[in-house]
Amino acid sequence: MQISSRFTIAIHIFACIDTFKNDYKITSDFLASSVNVNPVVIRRLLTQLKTAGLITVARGSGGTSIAKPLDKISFYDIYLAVECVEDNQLFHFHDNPSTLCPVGRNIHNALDERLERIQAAMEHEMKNITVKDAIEDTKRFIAMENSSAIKK
Amino acid sequence: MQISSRFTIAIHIFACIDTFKNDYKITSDFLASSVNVNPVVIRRLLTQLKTAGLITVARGSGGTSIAKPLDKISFYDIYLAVECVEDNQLFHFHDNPSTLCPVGRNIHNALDERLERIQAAMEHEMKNITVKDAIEDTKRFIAMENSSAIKK
DNA sequence: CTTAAATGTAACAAAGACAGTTACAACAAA
DNA sequence: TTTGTTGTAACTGTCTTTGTTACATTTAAG
Repeated sequence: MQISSRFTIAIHIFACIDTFKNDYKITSDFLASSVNVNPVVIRRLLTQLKTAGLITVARGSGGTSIAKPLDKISFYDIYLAVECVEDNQLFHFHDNPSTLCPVGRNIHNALDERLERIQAAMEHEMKNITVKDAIEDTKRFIAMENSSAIKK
Repeated sequence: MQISSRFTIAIHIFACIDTFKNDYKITSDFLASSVNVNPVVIRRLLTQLKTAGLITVARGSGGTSIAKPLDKISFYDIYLAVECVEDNQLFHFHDNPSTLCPVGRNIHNALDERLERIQAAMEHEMKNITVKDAIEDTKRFIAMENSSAIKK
């Protein structure tokens, strides 16, 4: 069980929009080519990101743009937007422990605080990384690629 | 997408073994009654925990016991044992970004370090919680239950 | 040595998430 | 009015998870 690729695809999308916004109209087909998935998969994702207020999408004429400053969009915002976990509960607790057993009756309450702390640690880290960071990292890798091409 | 209930069930199992080890033989049927799932689900889990060296299971005669000191078994040990994520990669990266696109070519490398840091934050927290903690929490809740029953 | 009770495991089913795909109505700009 | 695009429904295949039945294997005890 892993966190859906929607999450990494969404970050990929932000990087693409920012990188190509001046040279291309950013359509779902354009993004689909870079990500290498079906355009409908992209459109479904764009709908989620739009609902979360992170991007704007032009109906009809087409084209997507980022709705907020890059350093105001955290990985956590994206993670929430694309609904990686149900009910915002990272851990799936087994549903019906026996109420006849003292352990069964109490295990859920007993564990909750610990599990929340683990989840919070992950989310805290996600909140501290922004789309700006991701795009800068990507540009740095692209630059390295170019400079090594020049050397050759 | 959530972390499999195998994880919380495994912790439940440890709590049961420790709580009832002096009074009952801990069979898969016994555990299945407390967790309220099919005994085969328990046996599959016990096999994983045994493989990881966390418990011992007596073939034939039956009965399970914990193989290490309670404070030497961390939530992370259990998480690894029950294989909650594939390849130890919490994030599912989309498989084939376009190599024709500079962003597509570099996004994976550019993101990896950030994603690893998020995953590490979660795992770090998991390593700091032990079965001993969980069992103590559970016993505290059981004790509260008893004392409020007495009051009544 | 037989029996009873467990475990280990295969096999299959049901349900749900994920991702791929086709199709098309709705929309907006040229 | 045409063209290109988005939004979305519908259906599919695959995979994971969990539930379940069945049974061979193993061990201890009588």
